[in-house]
Amino acid sequence: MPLMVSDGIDRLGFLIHDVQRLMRKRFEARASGFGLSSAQWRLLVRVAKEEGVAQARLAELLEIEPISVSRLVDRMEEGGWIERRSDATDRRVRMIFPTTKASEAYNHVKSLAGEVYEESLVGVSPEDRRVLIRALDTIVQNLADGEASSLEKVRNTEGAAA
Amino acid sequence: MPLMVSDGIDRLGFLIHDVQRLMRKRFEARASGFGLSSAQWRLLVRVAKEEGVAQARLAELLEIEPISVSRLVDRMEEGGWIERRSDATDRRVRMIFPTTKASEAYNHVKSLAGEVYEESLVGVSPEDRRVLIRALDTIVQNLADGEASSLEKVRNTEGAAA
DNA sequence: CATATATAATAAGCGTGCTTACTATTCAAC
DNA sequence: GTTGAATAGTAAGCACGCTTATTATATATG
Repeated sequence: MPLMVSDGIDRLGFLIHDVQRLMRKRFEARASGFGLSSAQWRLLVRVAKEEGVAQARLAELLEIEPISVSRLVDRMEEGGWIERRSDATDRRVRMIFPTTKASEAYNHVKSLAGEVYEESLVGVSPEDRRVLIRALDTIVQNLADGEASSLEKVRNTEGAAA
Repeated sequence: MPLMVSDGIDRLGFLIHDVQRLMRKRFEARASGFGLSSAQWRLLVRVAKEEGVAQARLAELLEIEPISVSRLVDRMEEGGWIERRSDATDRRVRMIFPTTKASEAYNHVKSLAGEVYEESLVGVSPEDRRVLIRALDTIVQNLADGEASSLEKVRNTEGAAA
């Protein structure tokens, strides 16, 4: 295998973009009965794990801007998924709680997401799935937190199987 | 089969979402000097390969809706990246051409994209990179089944996309 | 020719992200 | 205690995707 002209790496951005778009589309089609978008689902998962979390903390966890949380929470409150409560000790804070409706839907929607993942991975071996997840985790690590100019990471991880 | 309680597949959607977001963000930071967004770059790659392509065809190739192309082209025309020309034989059609500015920037921006991919993949072995690309290709195939619309062939036969 | 359907592009308005700028509140320093 | 910086949340406005509807133009059928 001499040339190596086309290893596909040059398509990585387009591929990731396509996968994300298609996966989101399929999830939303599947979950349309619930009226939850994928962004709302991500937020709900967080809130379910950490009831009463503040919006600012949600923004950190979801790695989106506080204003994006604000408007997302607006729509989810309107849709009856979550509710804002004031924090007695800090009047700046809005604590976010899932509603009964959200708690009831949670496991169902979670299994819908699982179905989408399984459908996505048809024909991908268990071993390749592990490699895929590990590679995606690595990419997130590499890209997280802006700078960190990958050069040091090259030196640090070269030769290591990580 | 051993337990496999936590293979990470249940995080696939979140991972893909994060990777796409981080990769787009880094590309746009890198290409900010050019004033090209990643969506505009995707369109420009297409137009560079197929000068004079009609908007409707671009929508097919990019797998977005014609109205999305319309507004994207609006902004890119305004930014001096592309120009619309009328088709003499079909007055409904607007043919899209890259400007000189776009042609000059093309290779430069392409290498920026390549840099982002390399930075993303630091610590991922060549073998794992191949598995990653193959898995992502498979996922696209699996999820594209719903619509198909003959686009896979185009996608598969296109060369480097950057 | 006349009419019906299909196609190319656009318009209007929404969801979800962003940046920038603002208010309200808390906390730290004097 | 009063001032000043930091923090929580929101407002306004933009980019890029969507759905639905509209306008031109082409084409197929009577």
